[in-house]
Amino acid sequence: MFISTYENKLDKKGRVSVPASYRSQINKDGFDSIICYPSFTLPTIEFCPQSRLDKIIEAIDNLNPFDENRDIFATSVAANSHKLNFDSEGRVTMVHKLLKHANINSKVLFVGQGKTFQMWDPSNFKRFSLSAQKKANLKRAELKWKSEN
Amino acid sequence: MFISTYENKLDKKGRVSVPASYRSQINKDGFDSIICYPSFTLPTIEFCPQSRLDKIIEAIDNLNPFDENRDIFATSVAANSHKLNFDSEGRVTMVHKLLKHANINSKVLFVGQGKTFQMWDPSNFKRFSLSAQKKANLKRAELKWKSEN
DNA sequence: CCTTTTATGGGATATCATGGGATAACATGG
DNA sequence: CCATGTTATCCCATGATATCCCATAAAAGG
Repeated sequence: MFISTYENKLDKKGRVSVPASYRSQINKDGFDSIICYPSFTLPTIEFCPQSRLDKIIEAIDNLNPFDENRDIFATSVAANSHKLNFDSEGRVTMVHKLLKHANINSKVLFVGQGKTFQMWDPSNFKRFSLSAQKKANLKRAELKWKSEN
Repeated sequence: MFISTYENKLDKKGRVSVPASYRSQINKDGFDSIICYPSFTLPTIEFCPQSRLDKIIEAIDNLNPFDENRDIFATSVAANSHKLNFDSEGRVTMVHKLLKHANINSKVLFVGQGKTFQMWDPSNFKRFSLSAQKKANLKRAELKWKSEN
C-alpha cells in the first residue's frame, strides 16, 4: 500500500531516493524495479509495479478497436513507459522527458495513491490537491455507496 | 471497541502513548500499526485499522483507470493517510502536518468512537463537543415536536 | 500496601536521504 | 577494431532522522 507523501531532492545526476516505505512495498511484491509513465490528464508521473502495467495494457487492448481513445491510450502508456532500476541506496535515475512533463526541477513530491504512487512538483501538487479535496468532499458519498455494493 | 477518552502528552520527539485499552484492541485485531488521517470536516485526526483503509482503496481501485474521479479519490484518501508504527512502549510518532490540522501542541485527547477513535486538542474538543451537544439538543427538541404531531 | 501495568524521558543505535568519486558499460566515429 | 566521450553503476562517506532500549515515575489493581 502506497500512502502519505514524501518530499525528496533530485541530485545533479538526476537521481532521487524512493521513500523507504514505498521501496519495501515494492520488494514485498517481489519486484526490484518500477514502471513509470506520464499521466494522461495531469502534470504528474505515475508509478506502478510491472504487474499493473500488464493489466493496464490489457484494459486498453479490450477497448473497442474503433474507439479513438484506444490508440491514444496505447501510445501514451506503452510507448511512454519506462522501467527504472534501483541503485544500492534505493534511488532511481529519472528520465528527463518525464520530469519535463511534470514540471519538476529540483524538489519532487511522492504522493501515495494506494496501489500506485505519483511524482509531482511540490507546488503544482498543492494546487491540485486543494481542488481534488473539494471535489472529493462532494462525491465521497457516491464512492461509499458503490463500495458497499 | 474504542471507548472513553484519555489525555496524554506529546514529548519533544513528537511521540505519544496510545491508551493501553486502545492498543489491546488493535492487537486483538492483529495489527501492529494504525492508520490516521485528517478529518474532512473537523479539526481532529481520525484513527482506523489498516483493514478499513484497505477496503476504501480497493473501492477506488475498482473505478475505471481512466476515470478522473479515481485520481481525486486516491489523492484525497491515500495521500492524506499515514501509517504509524508502535514502539516497544506503545507510542506512536505523530506527523507534524496532522498535528497542525488538529491544532495540537503538547496535550492530546484520545476520543473513542467505537470502531475508530480521534485525537483532539483538549480545549478544542471541549468547544466542539459543546456546540455539537447544543445542535443535538435542538434536533432532539425538533424530533420530539414532530413525533408529538 | 505491594505488585503489575502504564506513561514518560532520554541516551544509544540503526536506518534513511544525499553527495560525490571511481569503475564499468555503451554508443559513435575514425 | 580501437579510441573517446558519454552515461549509467557501484561504492563509500556523512548528516539527519527515526527506532530501539533501558530507566523511572505514576497509576491501577489485587
